[in-house]
Amino acid sequence: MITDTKYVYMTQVMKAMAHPARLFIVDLLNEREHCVCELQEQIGSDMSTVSRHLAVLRNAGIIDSRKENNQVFYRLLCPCVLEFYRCVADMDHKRS
Amino acid sequence: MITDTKYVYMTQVMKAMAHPARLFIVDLLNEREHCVCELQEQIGSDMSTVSRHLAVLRNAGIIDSRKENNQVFYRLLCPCVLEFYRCVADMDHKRS
DNA sequence: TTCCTATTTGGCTAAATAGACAAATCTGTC
DNA sequence: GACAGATTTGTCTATTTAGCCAAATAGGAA
Repeated sequence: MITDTKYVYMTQVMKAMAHPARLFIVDLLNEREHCVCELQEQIGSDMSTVSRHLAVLRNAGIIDSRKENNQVFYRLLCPCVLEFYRCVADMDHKRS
Repeated sequence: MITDTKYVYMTQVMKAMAHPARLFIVDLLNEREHCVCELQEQIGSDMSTVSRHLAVLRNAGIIDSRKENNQVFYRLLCPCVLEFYRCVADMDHKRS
């Protein structure tokens, strides 16, 4: 059924990834961990907006953070989400 | 960059999957093709709502449809999206 | 043609999401 | 303790999404 825990959490993860900036963040964090200011520079939107994107990804359990001095570093918890990128890239190629 | 075609299409696919009813539909279509009325019976919401969910998935290139008499049958185009289910299930297990 | 069943679409309202600015918080430095 | 840099959170507005009802469309049967 739709209310299965399975679908509830899955939906949260999908929603968390369903934004170009957040997909970009996941890509960047796959290389190595980054602080918020580095991500903000790459993305180009307001720092507060980037922080909110990071909170969405963290709440979904996709990334985690640690503090070092006055900076916060984020890292990717589950690189497996990137497998989905390949699947979608294939889908894109097949489209007319 | 965020505006890359890669991220634009990926976002569309993620958004399309980011709903429990639509994840359920993808699961059902992975077994075999189904007509709208069968899906509506499983999901339990209004027929028009189910039809809209199907349109979202089709626009994203995830499913396709064919007509047979006065029924419309939907099928899953890319079973690879289901690989993501496993990844998320693992993530769920690791959560505290 | 008329009727019936299956599906889609128009139109509306409620809810969720995105993004910006300002204010608050946190940490190390002076 | 006051100050500066990095990050988060409060608040507001605009946009998007979900879901329902009713109406429209498409095929087949009478």
